[in-house]
Amino acid sequence: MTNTDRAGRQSRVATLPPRERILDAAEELFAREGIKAVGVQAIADRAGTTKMALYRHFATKDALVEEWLRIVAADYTAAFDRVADAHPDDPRAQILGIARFIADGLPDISHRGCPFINALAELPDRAHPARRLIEAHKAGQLRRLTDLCVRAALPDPDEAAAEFTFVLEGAQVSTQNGSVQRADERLMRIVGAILDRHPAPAAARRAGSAAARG
Amino acid sequence: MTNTDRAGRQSRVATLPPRERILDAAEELFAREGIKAVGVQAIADRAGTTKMALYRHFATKDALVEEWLRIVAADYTAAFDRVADAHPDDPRAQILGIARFIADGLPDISHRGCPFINALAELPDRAHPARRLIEAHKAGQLRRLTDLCVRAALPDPDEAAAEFTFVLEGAQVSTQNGSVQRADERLMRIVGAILDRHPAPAAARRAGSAAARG
DNA sequence: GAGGAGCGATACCGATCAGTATCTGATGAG
DNA sequence: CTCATCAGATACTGATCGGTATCGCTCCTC
Repeated sequence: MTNTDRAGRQSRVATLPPRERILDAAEELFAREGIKAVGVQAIADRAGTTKMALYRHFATKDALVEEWLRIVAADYTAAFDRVADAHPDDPRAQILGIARFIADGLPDISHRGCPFINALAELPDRAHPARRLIEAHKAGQLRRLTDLCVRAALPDPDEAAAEFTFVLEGAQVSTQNGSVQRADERLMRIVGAILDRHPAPAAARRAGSAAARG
Repeated sequence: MTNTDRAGRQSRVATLPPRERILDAAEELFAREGIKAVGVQAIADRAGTTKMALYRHFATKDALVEEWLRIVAADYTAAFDRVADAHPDDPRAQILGIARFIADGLPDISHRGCPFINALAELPDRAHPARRLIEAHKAGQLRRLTDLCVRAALPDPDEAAAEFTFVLEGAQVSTQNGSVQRADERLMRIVGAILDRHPAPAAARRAGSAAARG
């Protein structure tokens, strides 16, 4: 069987080096079952290796969790960077692009929500490195959104960024618990409506209207 | 030491019957540490009783989890009922009252989020009774919000209810991960802005403007 | 061809988990 | 007074947890 690794290459699982196979297996199992519900033995089994090999690359299970979350966070950041590169001078299109990225992920999420939200539920210790990592990532995302709102000339950028954050997070939660159907379409319409509620000055609007739904 | 049980009575812990003490202890520990992280022995210890007494009242740990979530859901429903009773003929005030209830809970939530969101992260099995309970509760909340949006004469009640749901859930998530400061004030302003964006016809507006921030 | 690092396999450690068995004491109803 | 019921305490089961020790084997390098 073939599958696709994090870099997007097609490859047989068995041909990847053990460390990568372990991270892929951890990604799959942590996301699907939860952190505490998955034992290191199960990760090693799914990676086609052994517990000993796992502990040769990661000092503890916590270290593996942290590395997994670091990769997920980097994936998100990279995706947002790609959106930024696609619309360098159009902050509104970037906001819509970020929303589109989240919306496109919702059907796959189905009943398993955002990995960060789920991980935080299992990491009550505020000093835990993995938790610090998530909090830093979320803070960075909010900063990015706030900056985009400033550049989009929204009258209250902090407020708008908070609203975007709430809506994006809430869409994932509501998809996970199954209460809102077709959350992806709703999310896009809602984000669009929030932007429309704060019309930009004419100068900013000239660039920001067309390239939205890339 | 005294504390307040779920019915709001002041009482010494030791004077409550064991079943109530167990539920109170479970509520506290599950909410603070997570479901999987808390053992039945710890619950029994905190309740001032023993594991055997716990198993006399609950068949399994899962049954205790389910009962705990049932109580939390009932508490939320009761709070929303109280809001409805306070503004029987003012759906907009009810929506703001629900938002106020959530907003007022945010400071207490601090770094531990909504119990339902956290529980879902630890219950990946869609057939799990506790999960069904949460999904039914969330579906009921959305129905209630949709009904309020209809009665508030919002032009697209389904869309507005979805947006309220997203914003309410997102505010809790963002409070948990610490990215948004003063989320309670932001939440109230945002919900107000959503209502203002969809002005009701004059007939509905007459009743719905004053009693908002009860 | 020799040597060393990385790998797979197996067996093990102490701790903790959910759940059970058994015994004793208190309480409350008849 | 008696008896049944519930509560507390202790000890136990079998399974699983994270983490470790030890063994060959393979493969790459010099």
